[in-house]
Amino acid sequence: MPGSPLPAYNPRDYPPVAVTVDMAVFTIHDDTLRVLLVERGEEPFKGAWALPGGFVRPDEDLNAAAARELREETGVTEEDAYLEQLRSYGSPQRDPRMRVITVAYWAACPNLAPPTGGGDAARADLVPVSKVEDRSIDLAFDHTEILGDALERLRSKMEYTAVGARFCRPRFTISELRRVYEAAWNTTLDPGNFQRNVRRSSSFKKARSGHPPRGHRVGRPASLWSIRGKLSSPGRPLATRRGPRAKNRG
Amino acid sequence: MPGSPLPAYNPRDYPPVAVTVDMAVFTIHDDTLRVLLVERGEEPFKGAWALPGGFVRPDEDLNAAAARELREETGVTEEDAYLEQLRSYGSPQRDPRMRVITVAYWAACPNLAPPTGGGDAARADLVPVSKVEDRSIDLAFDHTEILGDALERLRSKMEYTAVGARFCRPRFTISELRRVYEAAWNTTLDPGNFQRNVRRSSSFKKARSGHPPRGHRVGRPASLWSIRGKLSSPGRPLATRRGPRAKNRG
DNA sequence: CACACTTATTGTCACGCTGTCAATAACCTT
DNA sequence: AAGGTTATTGACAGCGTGACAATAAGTGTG
Repeated sequence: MPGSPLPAYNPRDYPPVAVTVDMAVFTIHDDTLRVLLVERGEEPFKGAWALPGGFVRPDEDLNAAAARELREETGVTEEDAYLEQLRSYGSPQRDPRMRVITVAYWAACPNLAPPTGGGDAARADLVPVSKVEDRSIDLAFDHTEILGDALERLRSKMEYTAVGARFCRPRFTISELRRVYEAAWNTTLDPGNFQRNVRRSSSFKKARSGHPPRGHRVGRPASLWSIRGKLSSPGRPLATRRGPRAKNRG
Repeated sequence: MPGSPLPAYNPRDYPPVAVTVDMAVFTIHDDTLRVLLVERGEEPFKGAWALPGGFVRPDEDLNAAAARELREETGVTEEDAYLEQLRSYGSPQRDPRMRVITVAYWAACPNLAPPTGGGDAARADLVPVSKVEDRSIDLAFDHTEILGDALERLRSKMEYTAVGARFCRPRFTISELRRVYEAAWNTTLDPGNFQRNVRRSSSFKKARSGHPPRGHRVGRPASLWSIRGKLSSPGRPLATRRGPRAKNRG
């Protein structure tokens, strides 16, 4: 029973609130799950790593703001990557300057190239998520928490959707996809079982041209696959998440 | 590569933005999944049903705002209900008056009493979600979409967590829990299999006093159960979501 | 009190899915 | 052509699940 009527929609009645979008952009590089981080150039947290982000523009949809950020930071368009809202963070103290509520997004990008920060003021890099998870790196603001949540969501979503394939190019081999899972879950999966599950899944289809990638070097050449339709659930998980990376073979 | 430096954190540089919290408060009443709706008393959408919600206060955490709303609307404290952030909605046009970004939450409440709107200006009611799902009722703003997302999350989360039990009182029978699932998923579940799954799950424990509820009337009295710990995953789903309500018995 | 009826619990059983591990296939290097 | 490596396909045992039957424990009735 709300005792008082709703306040009038006059923004001046409320302290300034800024709304931003922060992004956890993931990619697989060197068989390692990495996240794009930028180095802060000013206080607070000057010099610390942070998730890329920015203000939501006046007439911009939240998703559009996230897509724009993704494009600005990586050059990757919304078409090429998987983009999803994570959740919002609004602790009153999360930014010491003023009240900032951020809508967090995460993205899965195919083999992103390391930024090799030219000479820009803002340095950026693809950092292995393990560096943040093991606390080797502390992120600015509450970004460590955000990244943790994003990781949990990514890993969880890989269990019951085909989102893992979004880390691969449009055509990929089953082994490439398996290595994505192994990197993201930091584990080892049985090639045979994984193959069986991908085959059975309705989310993937064998590409016409069974041509192998390119100079793949060694071993029997694999056939190429692609995602069927959008991002439907594979019905059954491609693999079940296990404990940390298993032992070596032998 | 962001070409321009970040704008200064001066809120006056940006058009007014309001941040609100909207809630989808679910409960089971008459073996039916219902959501708490309020009737709007003013334009826009005057007279239409809407999700309860309100402004986030200056120094209030998002979760705190949601918990406060829940308490104000239902009298239910955060202790007695399950409360979770859903996601944020910020289409520039979602509120005709000004830019309003809302952080949506959803809650699972034990047998909430129908508001029986006394004589208050603001009418409230527990409406079967089916009324909204089948478009018998159109909600104000983008609340139909929000409710749809909340429903999807609730139903999905019931598959792999014990959140369904939050619709029951602290002590509940397995049948009561099963009826929660049946109402939420609009389906029929096999009592034997459901019983087996609850027993095997580590998320539940049999209550000391095997005393049956109260005048339960007919049939063999059931033993009481409660949630073990917080909301851990039951390991395996208590049941798998099927198509719509199955046929009657016989 | 025995009987009929209803809900709770416990068992049975066949089948599909999963993990383990072995066998074959197809290329590359030497 | 042999040996090494990765891709694919098979073979099997064990487990979990869904379908259903059987038993337990109250309530209400002649």
